[in-house]
Amino acid sequence: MKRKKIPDEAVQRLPIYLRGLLSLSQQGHKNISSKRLADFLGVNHWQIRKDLSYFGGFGTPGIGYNTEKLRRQIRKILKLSVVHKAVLVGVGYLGSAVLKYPGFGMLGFNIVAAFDNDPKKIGRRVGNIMIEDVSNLQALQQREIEIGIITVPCDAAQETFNKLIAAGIKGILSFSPCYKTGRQKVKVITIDIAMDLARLPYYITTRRITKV
Amino acid sequence: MKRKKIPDEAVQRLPIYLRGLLSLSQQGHKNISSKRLADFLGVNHWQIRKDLSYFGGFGTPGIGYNTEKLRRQIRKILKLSVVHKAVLVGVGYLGSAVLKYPGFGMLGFNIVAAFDNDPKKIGRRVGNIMIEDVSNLQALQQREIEIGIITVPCDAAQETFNKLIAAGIKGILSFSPCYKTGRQKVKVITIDIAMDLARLPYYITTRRITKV
DNA sequence: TAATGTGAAGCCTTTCACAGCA
DNA sequence: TGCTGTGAAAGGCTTCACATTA
Repeated sequence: MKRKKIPDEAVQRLPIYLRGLLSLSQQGHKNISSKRLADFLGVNHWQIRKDLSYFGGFGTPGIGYNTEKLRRQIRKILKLSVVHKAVLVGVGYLGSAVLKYPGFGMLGFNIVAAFDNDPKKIGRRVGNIMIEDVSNLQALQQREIEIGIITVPCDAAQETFNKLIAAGIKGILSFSPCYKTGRQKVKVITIDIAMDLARLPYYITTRRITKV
Repeated sequence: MKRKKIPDEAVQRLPIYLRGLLSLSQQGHKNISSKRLADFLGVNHWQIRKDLSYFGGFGTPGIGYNTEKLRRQIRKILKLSVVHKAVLVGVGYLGSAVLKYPGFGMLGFNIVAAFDNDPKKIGRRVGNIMIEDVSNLQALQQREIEIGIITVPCDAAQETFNKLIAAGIKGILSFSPCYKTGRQKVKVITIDIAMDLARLPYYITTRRITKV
């Protein structure tokens, strides 16, 4: 109920604030005002205050916010205070890059398993993780993994999606847009690199070409 | 002027429609209605019509849209009808994955150069591309490259950004959020994988924990 | 004084309903 | 009849101004 009134956009901005707070904290700022954080991140100060106000008042009038305390508060709101176990499916170039992506750990994520359907890859290690056979994905249920990361090609996305749901995954970060979710009670966040790149030329003003 | 009235959100959805049109076209549909495309993509049919109406009427009442024609129209709107040359900076795991990412070509993108600051990588080849020294980035100006892709670590992002601007790049796709744009006339689209993952737990309802 | 938190205004996007056309 | 295109209504987010508090 209460959550329905909180804009998704506000939730989306919280991780950004978290990043700014970390930097400013490392620079030795014990307290910071919304103005200072806003300037640092290149956003508006009233936006920060408004976003935070959806979750409660964390600041002190006249002083600002305690850097460390606010970081803890935001991490708690985003449920990042506990470690989240994740599984990755599709150990191609992108999947490998994600497995090695630094910074997940700091946010409280721990990729504990990786799957692929290529017999040549199964059994190999990437970092600490051994690549398992994707047909054993069902067995995941016992391992209490909440988050799935999909880095398979488009034509395998729907099947992977269905399998992850069946395995009891609660949230999915997908790099493939090629699936339909149905009425599953699963939160899916999609990163579509090609689509993001595809809208870039629209904003580019070309002076050379005057007529097409 | 005219463009100011068109919501960014609508532009953002055009590539999605493009993808749907391609699939349906390959399935042999010569004409499709907004309803059919909407159902295929899992969006609303009036949203599609509204979005397209910002750019003009492309359909025929009673029949729908000519699949191939609409694809061409959208590609033209997004300026994807011409080939765009791109440069990638930062050939780490993620950078390599992006270099090998399939599907850019189909959208009219051609990554023609890659840069890194690691002497061990400079001179090596990834696919058709030889990795060049990032200190030669300035020389890019002669090559008429419009688009830059940033896949460097956070602490090198600002410098890379500045160099790309200096080299005359018009649009940037960045995988690092760690830079400030200033008042440059450059369109920047940021993909922050860690931040997207960071907001996933917020939406996950955990039944196990009843009290924190 | 300095900065937070918030009700309300303003603005933009989404949704709707239907006129108009093939 | 069936579907498009669009003006208008509805809804939601952003911005603002200021009361409030340390």
